[in-house]
Amino acid sequence: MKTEPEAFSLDDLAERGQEPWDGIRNYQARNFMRSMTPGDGVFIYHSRVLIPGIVGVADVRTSAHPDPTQFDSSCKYYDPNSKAETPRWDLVDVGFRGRLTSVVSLDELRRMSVFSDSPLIRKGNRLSILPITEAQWTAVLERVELV
DNA sequence: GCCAACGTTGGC
DNA sequence: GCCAACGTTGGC
Repeated sequence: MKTEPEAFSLDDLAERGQEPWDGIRNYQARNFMRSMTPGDGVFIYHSRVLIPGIVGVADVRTSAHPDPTQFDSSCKYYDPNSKAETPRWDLVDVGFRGRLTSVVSLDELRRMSVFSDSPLIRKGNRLSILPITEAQWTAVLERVELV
């Protein structure tokens, strides 16, 4: 799951312990959240920084449920087209698990064979939530310590 | 249902 | 801060 640390960082997640991952307004990303199960491992990826990459580990704490911000007209995530009876946008709650001792950078991910097919490393990719494979999970955690 | 215009993402 | 890439919107 990607985040711009200026808006919400891994440290913010660590501080709060758990966070509803709201504001996702992309159908593909939403569908990936719908396929998540509590307990699933999550990599937290920092984007729009000097060295973009995976900085920490989290886990899924709830299954997908309607994102309340879509109904809040004062919120930037408000969606006037979403109806309470048929909510358009979902979120999952994400819990902090740990920090990586060093960033596994996008540059590094590009050089790892297990990521060669991942949209994550493709230019112009704008998906903020992407599935990862067991092999990707293992490969990243083999390179760094989780603390 | 096409597609131009627009808005947003995110690496650089 | 720039701008390529891409998803969404809405006129036709």
